[in-house]
Amino acid sequence: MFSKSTEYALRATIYIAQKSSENCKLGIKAISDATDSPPHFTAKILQVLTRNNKIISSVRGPNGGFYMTEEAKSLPVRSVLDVMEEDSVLERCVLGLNKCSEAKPCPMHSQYKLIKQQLITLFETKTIMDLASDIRDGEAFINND
Amino acid sequence: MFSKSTEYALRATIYIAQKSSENCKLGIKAISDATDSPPHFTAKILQVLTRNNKIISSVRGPNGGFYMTEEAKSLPVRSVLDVMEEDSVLERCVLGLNKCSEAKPCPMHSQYKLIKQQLITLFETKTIMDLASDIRDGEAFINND
DNA sequence: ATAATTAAAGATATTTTTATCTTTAATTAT
DNA sequence: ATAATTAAAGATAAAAATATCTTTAATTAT
Repeated sequence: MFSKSTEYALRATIYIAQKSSENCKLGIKAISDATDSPPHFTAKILQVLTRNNKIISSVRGPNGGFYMTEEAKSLPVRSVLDVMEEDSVLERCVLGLNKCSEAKPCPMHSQYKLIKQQLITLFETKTIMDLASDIRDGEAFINND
Repeated sequence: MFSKSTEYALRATIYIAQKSSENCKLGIKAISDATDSPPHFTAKILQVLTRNNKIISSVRGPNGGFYMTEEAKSLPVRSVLDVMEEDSVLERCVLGLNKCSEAKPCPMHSQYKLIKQQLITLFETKTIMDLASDIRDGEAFINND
């Protein structure tokens, strides 16, 4: 469904939301280990998510690292997709037709739009915090050591 | 949602289902034009869909081209995804976690699986013919000249 | 002030996907 | 038989996605 970049972005964001706070920051190594993601690539992705502190915040230097504010944690999951420029997955025609629209629907349009709408609703109503706090012992997420 | 290869595959298949028959075959040019797809790349994709005549059939030489049998037209749309090896999109974890499962769900698992199930049902119950015969004048599909 | 720590930024490499081009093989019509 | 037509197969190219490495800049603790 999503690119690896976006999968890593979602996983890192959920992990940071779960484990960090303004006075408890996480290093790139801890994040990439916990989310089973390549560290350097994850670092690149976090650079994007950190732009303007919209979703993730960071500080450099000793005791620095990545963290999220409570305000950011309450953002919808969709905001991660938006920053990763992959929100188009939620909007595009299944058959990839640019001209597909309500007026000129492709043959999958009417059925697919019902499903797409549920995806949009899911990503827009669930907050990052919702997901982070859903994590229980034994869940696939995360490498809890 | 799907790769371009799969989008082209779906579009070509639907078009061939709609326009061809055992005694009316379509050339690669006609297909790629109608479906807004790059001709050479589409040819490569049709080679795959034609293997073993599972979905699409072809004959070479004058008056040759691509066509589908009525039997093939009644296959579920999912069979195209299977041949394109993109059925995994319908099965994978949204967050890309291999270990995500019913027993060890990721934080999106329970909500996402409901949507995924609808996608699977859609692609398994709709036949290629269903889509082809859905096409009406003015629909985005196809370049009807 | 200095050294240590950490993320940011930039450069490079690898892999995968997408796309095109050329040659070959099959079929048909003449 | 021969030439024309068409898809199959193979080779190559270009672009995008994924991944890593190196250098720089900011921050903190000493």
